Amino acid sequence: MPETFPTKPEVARPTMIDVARRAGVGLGTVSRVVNGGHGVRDETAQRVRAAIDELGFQRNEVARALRPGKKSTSLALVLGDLTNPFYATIAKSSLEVAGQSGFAVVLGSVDEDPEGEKRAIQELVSRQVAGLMIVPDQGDHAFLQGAGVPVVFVDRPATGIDADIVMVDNEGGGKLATDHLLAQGHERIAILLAPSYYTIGRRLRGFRRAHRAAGIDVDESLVIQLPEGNAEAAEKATREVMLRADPPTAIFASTNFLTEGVLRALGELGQEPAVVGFDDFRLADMLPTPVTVVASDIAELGRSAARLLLDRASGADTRPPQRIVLPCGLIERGSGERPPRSAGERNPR
Amino acid sequence: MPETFPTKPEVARPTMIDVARRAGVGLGTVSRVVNGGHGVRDETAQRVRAAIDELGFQRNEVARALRPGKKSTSLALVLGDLTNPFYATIAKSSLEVAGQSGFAVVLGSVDEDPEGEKRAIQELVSRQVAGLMIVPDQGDHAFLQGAGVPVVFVDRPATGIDADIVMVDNEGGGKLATDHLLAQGHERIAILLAPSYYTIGRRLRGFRRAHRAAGIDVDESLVIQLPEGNAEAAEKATREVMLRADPPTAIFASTNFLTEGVLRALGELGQEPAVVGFDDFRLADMLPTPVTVVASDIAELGRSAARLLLDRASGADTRPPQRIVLPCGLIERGSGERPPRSAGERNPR
DNA sequence: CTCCTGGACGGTAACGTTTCCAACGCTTTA
DNA sequence: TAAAGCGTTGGAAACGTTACCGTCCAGGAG
Repeated sequence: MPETFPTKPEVARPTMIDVARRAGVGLGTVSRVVNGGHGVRDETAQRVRAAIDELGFQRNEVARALRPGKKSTSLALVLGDLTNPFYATIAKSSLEVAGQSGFAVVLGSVDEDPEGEKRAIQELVSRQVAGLMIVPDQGDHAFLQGAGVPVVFVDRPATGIDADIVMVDNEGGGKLATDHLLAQGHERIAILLAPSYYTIGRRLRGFRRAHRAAGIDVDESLVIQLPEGNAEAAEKATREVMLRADPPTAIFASTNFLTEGVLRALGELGQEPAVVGFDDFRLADMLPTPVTVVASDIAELGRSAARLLLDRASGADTRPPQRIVLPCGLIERGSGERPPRSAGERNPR
Repeated sequence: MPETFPTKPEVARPTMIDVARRAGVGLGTVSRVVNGGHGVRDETAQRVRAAIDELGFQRNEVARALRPGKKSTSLALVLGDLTNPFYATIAKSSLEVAGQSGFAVVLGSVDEDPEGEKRAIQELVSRQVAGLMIVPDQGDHAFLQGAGVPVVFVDRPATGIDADIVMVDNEGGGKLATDHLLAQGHERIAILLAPSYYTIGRRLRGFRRAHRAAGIDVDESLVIQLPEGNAEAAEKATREVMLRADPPTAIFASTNFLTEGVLRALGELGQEPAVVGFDDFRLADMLPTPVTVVASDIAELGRSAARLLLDRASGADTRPPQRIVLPCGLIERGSGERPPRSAGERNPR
């Protein structure tokens, strides 16, 4: 016989029935006590509470959620790579808000492809979560329309469904960054774009709008669409664009990872165009040239989403779908305040 | 009457009973088809599957988990600040492994105090999760002993309970870092310690062991216990120790956040002692002086934990509690390879 | 004194699934 | 030909909770 893990006596967890028996009351009474205890005499409630303590009873949330109408006290959160501080911040802050209301947060397994996302969402729905917070990938989300579960989209809207959405002012942020560079006298500004997310398109729109407002034409060869959204792709693209005959004097990186790639390339090249990134990141102020960024309150993004969803789930909020847009601000640290250099004075050493 | 959100017709989700009726079979048959479909004639199974598709039936996981013995297909993960890349990496990687087995991961609300952690864990247990992954705070975890749920501790052991644990070789890592500095000729090495977590104690042990092996006494005034584990505390402590009459020639920062604080202080002071950090972090290679760190495979930490827990939960693994220790490696980037300077040649400019 | 009201409480159905058992039809074996 | 075996199927119990309904008793009104 193989040596087995000495599993504890496997104590069956006590149920309400056990508590009722112990306290010498009926099942309904225990239930009433557990849920606030209205309509129970004080003395009886005492006895019940004593029995609960003695037995170490804990309500079985699964059984509770089975009752019709009763939703579970869990919210679902579907997002991309948790390793990205952006997503991690959303997770943390929404978790905090949910936790304060006694809700747990279920993380769906997050694949990259839209099909995987759909599968993950449906698994979450089958777990009877009270609501869904989704940072949607591309792909249609119409299948959520009749799911009977409130949904809040975070950071970007989804197609095929009209639901609450909490996001940042991407276009405003894009304009803010570009305005800032234009104000320094830059006229050749490159923008690096991660693959076509909604947010990126909006940031580009702000970029164009700023140019238009300043009466400067956008050089379309400086609008650079990357094949991937990671630092490596940005590094490669930056190297290429800076080695052109007519390099830009400033670069606007449309995501935090892209900013990282841009800086890495510039460090190797020894060139110093102005740089502004979208979204702040840790250590941005400690790099050789501290990085100027357009930033928003990402934590508030998560908090708002969770709050809204909780209100929807409880039925307290029956307004038509809301659209919450958080503002962006500029954090000047140095890299975005460099003046343009003419081609002649490139390569300082 | 207030304007109300046009809630969809609130379509009741179809149940197995609906499917059975539609397919003209019994309830049990539908259940059998849904779970692999053994012991059902092919033709019957076809009919059932057709009905499932037509109705868009999805199994109710809550009802499923209610049956005795059946655990839910969710794992719980309890950890600290998701904003810390260390925790975020654990979350991501364990989520991946769990997802591959069709398990969701429930994140407990994570307070800082031990009492909050206990409450969070019990809430998770009441949700009938199949297993718990816990990065334990201080405080006794004996209350988990008889909970009847498998538990895997991550990164550090808990007191009061003998359970599986997956961690990194903290003592080895501490020794590795210190050996490296000693090998450069440093004899006055400061170590910054975050509040007394188990891991930190082990790293200190490695620090001392390295000194002993080298025949060098540890200057106890350079063993600096910080009141908090954040970058600010480390920054302050670094400033103080570097302004002493006899500053260290090297600093070992025992966590990623502390490393950040150390670098921030050094940048302001304009001093350049050697620095080695524990745990790698993003952009460590892009700082003015790239940072040498002792690192381990944090993602593997999460993966191992999830794998182990899934095996325990399925009953496939009945070995006595396991102790998995992952190795640490040194990543040389520059900051840890600076030679010691005598006090006289301090302050280069 | 009787009737009625209302608060406190007990019992039971129901939620949607899994699992067990019985029943049925068919084939194989004695 | 009857019995036994097997694969397939239907039906019902059970999981732990909540919600509803009825009962009981005390106290006030008529």
